[in-house]
Amino acid sequence: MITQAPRGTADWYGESMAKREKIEEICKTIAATYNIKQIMTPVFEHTVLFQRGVGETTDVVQKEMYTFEDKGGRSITLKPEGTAGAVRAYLEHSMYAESGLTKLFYVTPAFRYEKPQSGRLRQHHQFGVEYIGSESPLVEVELISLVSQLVKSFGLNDIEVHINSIGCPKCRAEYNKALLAYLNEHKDKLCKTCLERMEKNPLRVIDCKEEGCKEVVANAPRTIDYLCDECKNHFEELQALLTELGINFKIDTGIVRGLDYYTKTVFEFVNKDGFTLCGGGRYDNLVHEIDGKQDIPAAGFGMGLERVLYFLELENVDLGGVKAPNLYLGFMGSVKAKAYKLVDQLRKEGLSVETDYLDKSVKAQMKYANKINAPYVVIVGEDEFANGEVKVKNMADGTETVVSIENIASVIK
RNA sequence: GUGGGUGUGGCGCAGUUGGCUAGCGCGCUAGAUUGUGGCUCUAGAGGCCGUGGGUUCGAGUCCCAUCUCCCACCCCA
Repeated sequence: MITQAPRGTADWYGESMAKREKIEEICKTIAATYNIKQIMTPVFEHTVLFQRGVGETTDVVQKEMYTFEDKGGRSITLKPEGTAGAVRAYLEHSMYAESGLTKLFYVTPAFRYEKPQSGRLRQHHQFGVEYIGSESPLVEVELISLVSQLVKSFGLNDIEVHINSIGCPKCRAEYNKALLAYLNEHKDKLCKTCLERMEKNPLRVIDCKEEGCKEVVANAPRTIDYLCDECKNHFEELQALLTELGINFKIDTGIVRGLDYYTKTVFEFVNKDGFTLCGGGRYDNLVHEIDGKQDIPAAGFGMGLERVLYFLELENVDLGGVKAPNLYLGFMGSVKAKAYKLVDQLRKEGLSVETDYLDKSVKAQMKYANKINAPYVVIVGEDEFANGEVKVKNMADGTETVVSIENIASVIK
C-alpha cells in the first residue's frame, strides 16, 4: 500500500492545486489591503506550547495531537492549529517592541488525529490572521470584515456571521458559578462526558449535542447575561461597529469554541447546515499563558482552505482552473535542436511555452495544444527556418498570421 | 472514539440466483488527411475486480479480517 497516502491526507495537483493557488492569492491580496504581514513558523513545536496554549482540557490536546519524541528526547507536536506558533514567534522575537499592534497572517498545514470526512482531514490547511497588541473591539471587527471580504471575493453567498461573547476570566467565574448551580440541578439528565466537563470546564457542556444535554442547555444561563461591565461594553461596541460597517451578523449564544484560549468575542462563519468555514475570536490570556510574564491582548481567526474548496463546490462557484501556456511551439522533421532553441529563447523573453517531448506527429501536437488550451500555436519545420517566417495560429478562430521568427514573442504579447 | 455505507482500467459506472477469454461511456494512443486542433469514423493500449485469508470443482459475486473513502455523532478548519 505504498501508493496510498496515509489516512486523512490529500494530494494537491491539477485542478485542486490551481484552485488552491487562486484561494491563497485572494487571501494574500486582501491581507495586503489591511497591511498584514506574512509569517511562517515551524510545522512542529514543543508539545508544551500547545498544552499550555490550546488548553489541557480540550479535545484537540487530549486526543488529537500528533505527538512524538525526537532523537534528542524532546516531546514534539505537529501543529494542530496556527495561533500558538504565531504567538510563540511574536514573543520569541519581541515583536511587541516594534509597534503597538502586530498584524500577522499565515498559510499553514495543521494536524489533528481525527476520523476523516469530506472537508475534514488529518492534515488540513489554514489561512489565519492574528492581531496582537490591542484590546479594542475594532480588532475583531476588522477580522470579521476581512473574512467577509474574502467570502465575497471567493464568490460565496450562503455564509452567515455568528458572534458571541464568552466574557473574561472575571465574569466567567460568575457565570461558571451560575452555570454549575444550574447544571447540578439537572445532573440526572446530562451525559457522562458532560459530567466530566462540569468538573474541568463547564462551558463546554453548552455545545454538547446529546439530546438530554441539549434540553438542559436550552434553559441554561447564557454567557452574555453574565458579562462584567467591561466585557458587556466591549460586546456592545463590537456590534455597533459591525452595524456601522453594514455587516450582518447573528448572536449565537451556542458558540463557545473548542480551544481554551478564547476570551470575550468568539465568531464563526457558517453556512445553513452549520458547517464552519472559519472560526476565531479574542484571546487576551494566551500571550500570558505562553510567556508567563506579559499581558498582551490579541485576537485572530483560522479559515480552512479545504473548507473554502468545499463551499465553492457546494455553491457551484468556479474560481478558474489550470492555467494555459501562452504558446504551443511544435515542430517536425529534422529541426528538433533549432526548434528547441527557439522554445528556450521565447521562454527567456517571458512567454510561457509548451512543446513536444514525445516525437508526436503534427496532428497529435495540435490535439495536445488544443487540449491544454494554448491560445496560439506555431509549428516549425525546415521551410520555416529556411525563410525565417512562421505562421502563428490563433486557436480560437483558426486564423493564421505570418510572422518573422524574431517577432514571435512581441506579436503574441 | 461510536454507529452505518462503500471500493471493478486514468475518471464515471454496469456486471443478473457464484459459471466460459470481466463489459460500457469519457479519456488516452494511432490511422482516415506522408506538414496542422476542436466534429465524425475506424483500430489499439490499458484491469492480480482495495488488500490478505477462507468456503467451493469454480469467487468481481458468498464468509472473515484489514485498509481506504463517504455519512451521522463527537469535535473542529
